[in-house]
Amino acid sequence: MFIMRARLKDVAAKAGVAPNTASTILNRKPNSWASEETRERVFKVAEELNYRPSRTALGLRTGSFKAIGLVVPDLHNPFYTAFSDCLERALRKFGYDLILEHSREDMDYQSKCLLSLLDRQIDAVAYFVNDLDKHLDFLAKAKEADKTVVALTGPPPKGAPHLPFDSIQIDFTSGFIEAVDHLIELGHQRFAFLSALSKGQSADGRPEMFNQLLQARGVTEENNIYLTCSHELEDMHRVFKEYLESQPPQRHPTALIALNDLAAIGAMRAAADCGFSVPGDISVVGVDDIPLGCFLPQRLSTIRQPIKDMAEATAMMLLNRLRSSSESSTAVQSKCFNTQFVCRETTSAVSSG
Amino acid sequence: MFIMRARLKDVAAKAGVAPNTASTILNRKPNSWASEETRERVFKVAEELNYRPSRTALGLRTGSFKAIGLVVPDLHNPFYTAFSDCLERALRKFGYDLILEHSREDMDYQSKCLLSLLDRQIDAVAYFVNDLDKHLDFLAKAKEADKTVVALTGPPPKGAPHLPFDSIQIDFTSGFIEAVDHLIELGHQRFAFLSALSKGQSADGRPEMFNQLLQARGVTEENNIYLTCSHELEDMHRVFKEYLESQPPQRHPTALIALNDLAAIGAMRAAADCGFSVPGDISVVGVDDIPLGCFLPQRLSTIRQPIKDMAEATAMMLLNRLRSSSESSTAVQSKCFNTQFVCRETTSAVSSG
DNA sequence: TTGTAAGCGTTATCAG
DNA sequence: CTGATAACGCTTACAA
Repeated sequence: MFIMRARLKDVAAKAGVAPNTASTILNRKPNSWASEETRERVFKVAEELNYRPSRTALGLRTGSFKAIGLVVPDLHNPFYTAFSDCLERALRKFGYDLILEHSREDMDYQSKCLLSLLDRQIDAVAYFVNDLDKHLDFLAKAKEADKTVVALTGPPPKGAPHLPFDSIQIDFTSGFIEAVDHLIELGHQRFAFLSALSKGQSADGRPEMFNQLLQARGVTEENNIYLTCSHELEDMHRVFKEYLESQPPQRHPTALIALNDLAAIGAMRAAADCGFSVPGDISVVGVDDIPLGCFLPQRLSTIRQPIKDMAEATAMMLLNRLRSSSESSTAVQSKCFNTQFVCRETTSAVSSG
Repeated sequence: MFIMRARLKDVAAKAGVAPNTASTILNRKPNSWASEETRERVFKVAEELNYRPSRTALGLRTGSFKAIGLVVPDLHNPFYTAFSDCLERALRKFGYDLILEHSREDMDYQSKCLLSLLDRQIDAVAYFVNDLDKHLDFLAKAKEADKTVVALTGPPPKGAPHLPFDSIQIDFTSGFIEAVDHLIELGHQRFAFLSALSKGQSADGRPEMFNQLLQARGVTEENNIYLTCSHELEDMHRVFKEYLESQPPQRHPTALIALNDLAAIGAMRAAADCGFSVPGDISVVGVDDIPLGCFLPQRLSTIRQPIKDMAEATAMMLLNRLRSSSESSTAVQSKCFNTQFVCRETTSAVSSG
């Protein structure tokens, strides 16, 4: 014998009113001029029956499901969990749930995730875009479906058209410049970059950007190594280790910039495996500034993303759009954040020699 | 002008059939004897219109939302994200989505999470129970609401009644015994335990259990230190550091068992801050075996939980129940997993002295 | 073979 | 002040 979830109908019946009456009362509608006695009765019955409205039915009826989806590229990366956590906190304050989809750093799978979210009829989507070209198309679909979309992405390349949707942008240039300047000052002349790419993701303009940055500071192209790996810690470790093992000492970088903190961790272990000390032999800089970074044996020097600010800005942008949905101030919004180099314990002067 | 999501009605209209006809055709119902021509037309139109059924409406109608909720105690702990990831993979194969709620290691908030999940009308819930007494009540509510529930928990204490719901149990005793035996063999005589507790969680019988374990091996109570902290990395670090700083050398443990790998990481940093080397001065053992453990400068010795197996067993138990929902073989199911000590690089013989 | 009508749990509109 | 009735998008008897 199942005790079913109490429905509005049940509450109404037990309280001796019609369902709609119960509805108006429970929702504290101003035009509910029900007698004080009736109100009380309805509330009491609702309480007794443990009544909770069905979000599903509610959503179907009102068109809003009070839910916002986030497509998380990598649930195993603390950066994303930190972001999700902040976003969820911010949204919950306004009565919205956050629904996560984990796309596992697979570009193809990401579109599945988006569809899945849309099928569940959420109100809006926040989306980490790591490959503009590939993502534009299906993000457009979300808009067609009349969903609010906020993209989390780098700023559009100079000269490129503006993004067709709202976005929270994060500009890494300042952070990279600070980090590189810092390393150069410490005497480093051989650099490596370790970039984790999603399945199906193209390297974009990154190698060129790093090259430009370094050449402007007198580092020749042959002293600028660009390595790519997947988002598996294991792969990050393997790629850097194999590089170190495969190259003669003069090709070993003295400074490594890993494109996320997790990659920095994997690379540091690789360095250790090859008998190098950090930062003695190799200085390492990560990107993200995940909390974990400060609890490693060497506190990780990194390029910080303002995670909390970004998440809160995302929430606000989303919420504002939802609020003024129909008036639809069609102007595309964007807000840009900067990154910042944080010097800790994994960077030091290049050993004299 | 909004391009709305295409509804079944739209497809039917454009294909010149009634909605139900379209429904039967699209769902490939055997009793659809529609003409081949009609079928084709309907499929083509659905394609053109990018038709996707609304899970919400579907759920309301059929009673199944093809979604399963998981209440995650700590999204920042890689153990839980690894578990979630495995669970999601397993469920997705059967067409179920996994919906995460993050309870932030707050016992009170956990019940909110459960309600939130129930409001969204998922089909079933998987739930990490870390404090039996407190969780029993509101898990019972889920059952009242006719939801399938699987609890992830330790085995019930001897003599305690069986759990009133299905459960995946994880028994830490074997792992702890192996770890302690190993440490004793290495000559350790002063132990510390670092236990992360949720807000509102009681320590349960853990200190007693450790005491018993150690006393049976000739370690006196005064050489068995039990420390508690929150689930914040920062707090894990702080608690162990403050302990080390506050005690005279003879009270310093030579072996630490942290009750999860993250706590081990925080504690190792604390040890380093106080000038101790790991494992030279202090051997450290974690619990969980998160992937990250193998990429630290010292590969973390740990008590492994079979994460993937547990997640898959959870999925299967859930799915079986859903399948045979109404016949309801009322017998409570449970499956128990064991833990295992994995010796890596953070444990070594106690330094002679 | 196809169409009509009812219902899942809500809320909104409009009479009583 | 309260109560039918319709609608949200879908499936499923059942009738044509």
